[in-house]
Amino acid sequence: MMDASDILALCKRRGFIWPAFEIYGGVAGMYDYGPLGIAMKNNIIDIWRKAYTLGEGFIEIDGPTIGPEIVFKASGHVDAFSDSIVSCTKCKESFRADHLAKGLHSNPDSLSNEELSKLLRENGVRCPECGGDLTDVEDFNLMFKTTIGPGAGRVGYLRPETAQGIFVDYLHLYRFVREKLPFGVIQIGRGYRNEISPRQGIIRLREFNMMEAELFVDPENKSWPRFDKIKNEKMKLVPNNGDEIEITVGEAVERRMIGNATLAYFMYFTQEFLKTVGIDPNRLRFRQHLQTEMAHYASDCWDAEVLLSYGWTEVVGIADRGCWDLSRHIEYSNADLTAFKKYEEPVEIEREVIKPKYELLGPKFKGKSAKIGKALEEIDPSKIKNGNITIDVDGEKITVGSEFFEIVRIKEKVTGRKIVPHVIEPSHGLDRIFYACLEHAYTQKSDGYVVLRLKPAVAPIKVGVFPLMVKDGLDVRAAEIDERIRMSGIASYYDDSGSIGRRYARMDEIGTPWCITVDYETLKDGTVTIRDRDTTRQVRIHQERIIPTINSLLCGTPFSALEQ
RNA sequence: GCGGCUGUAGUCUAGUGGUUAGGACUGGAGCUUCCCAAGCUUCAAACCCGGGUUCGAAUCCCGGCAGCCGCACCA
Repeated sequence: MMDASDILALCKRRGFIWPAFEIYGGVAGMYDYGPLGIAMKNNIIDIWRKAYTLGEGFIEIDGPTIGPEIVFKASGHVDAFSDSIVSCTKCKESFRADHLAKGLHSNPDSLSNEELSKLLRENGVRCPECGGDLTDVEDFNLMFKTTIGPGAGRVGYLRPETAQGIFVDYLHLYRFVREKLPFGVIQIGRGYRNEISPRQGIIRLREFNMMEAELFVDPENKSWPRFDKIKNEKMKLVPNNGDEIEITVGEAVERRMIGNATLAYFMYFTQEFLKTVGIDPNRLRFRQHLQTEMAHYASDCWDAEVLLSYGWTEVVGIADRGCWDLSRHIEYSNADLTAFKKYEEPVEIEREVIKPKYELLGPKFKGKSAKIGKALEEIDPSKIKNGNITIDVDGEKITVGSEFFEIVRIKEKVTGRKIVPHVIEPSHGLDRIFYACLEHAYTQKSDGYVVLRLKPAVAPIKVGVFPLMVKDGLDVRAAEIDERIRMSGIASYYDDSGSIGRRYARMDEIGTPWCITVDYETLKDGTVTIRDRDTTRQVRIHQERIIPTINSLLCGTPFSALEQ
């Protein structure tokens, strides 16, 4: 049977992916996309982008891959991505320092490395494996750190996900969509994680490609307009409290297996996308994260997993991030990252407010009077004690007597309120999807003959063009046809080397769905043969029909339709 | 990061201290060939990197890098 090394060997030999920096020995977790790989990756991106932007009305942005430290403090990555580690001086095992400190301190996470080291030492904590001495506590952060600007500069990090670039642009985005929920934003790009031990080809990379979508929804109404259209479709689910079941999208929401309709809708949407690019539906499922497994920001999370030779592998994570990200960025930036939710009817309310008498405050408090007045306006009248009120101005407590203000009743029309939208995030590991497409397309006959049954839409080359013989002008004719196909926008490849069978084999191995051969009949009547990769059947068509025929096949017309 | 195993053309492999480092497949050029990895001629192409031992290292030793497996970690 096929295993991952067959696929990786094919990828390397035929130019899908290559280990990066190979002449210098390579770097673990880093790969180059070769000519075929990049073409195929771009095809996958195209399909995904169109599904989200044209299909669901999402908007797309593209932000920097490096961000200042504050962004990742706010996002929680500086803390949550960083583990305090100790290792044993004897057996070299590594342990999470905060785990070892459990029970010794009410909140070990809050301690510095020095404090943790001291705590462990004073309590005589030794290696749980062999009882050896432990090293001092060290930080291990999975983010790549850098400096922005010259000299000491500003601390920056390479982004571990593209999502934060969307959250920090929320103000622009909310205005762009004309201040309506729900709305969705996508970003496609690189992310960086300094993995401890990258393995398994391109499954775990240190620099990787992501396609992320962030949906901003009303926390009180997490529905999606087109949910009803798909609620009777099925998905394979592995909930965190039970066994795998196949269930309709609607029922999964009704039974509260999936937290809300938007999450469920995009799980289904993801399933359909993965099928479109060639993932085998029988090797696809959604697995719910365990509570302990959830990221620091997530409240519910389902992974789309595909079965690879490595086992079940996450390719898409669909998380309900709640209000975590926007709330944190509000806290750290003081920006107003909210949505205004209008009431059905404006509400009129009456309330009492303090109205400062500025004409008296001025002479008494001089320069401070403006600030005192402002503070009085903001305070609730119930705080008045014995006619006096005490306020805090620049850290100074000032007591103001009742002669300096009056209490007035005002009527206010409130048309709505500000809410922090919740975020639902389908986050795609592009490299993993790319690899899964290859593995699920890979077939090998008993004699070792390899056919990559890639979906035509993702295949890097759509048509091979060959002359049957390299003489009598067949080659010239074939080269002309090849050029015309390419000029029409379809990737084709001219090949006149070796026997015709060898040329078909070359195309089969890289997943080219169709081959066109110019033979002696072409010279007589202008027809060529077109061959189907998966069936090896051939049909004669007139050369003038080549481009419309290929286009129609690319749109999904079955090859057998040409045989009538 | 720890432990085990491994590293020879693009790929698979022969080579146990002295070889022009051998073969097969692939690839290029040409011949042949009227549709599925055919044949012939010919060409190109390798000892992972760095130290050490030795008169001499692909071969023995050490370190690094990379791969595989296991452990640990995993948003």
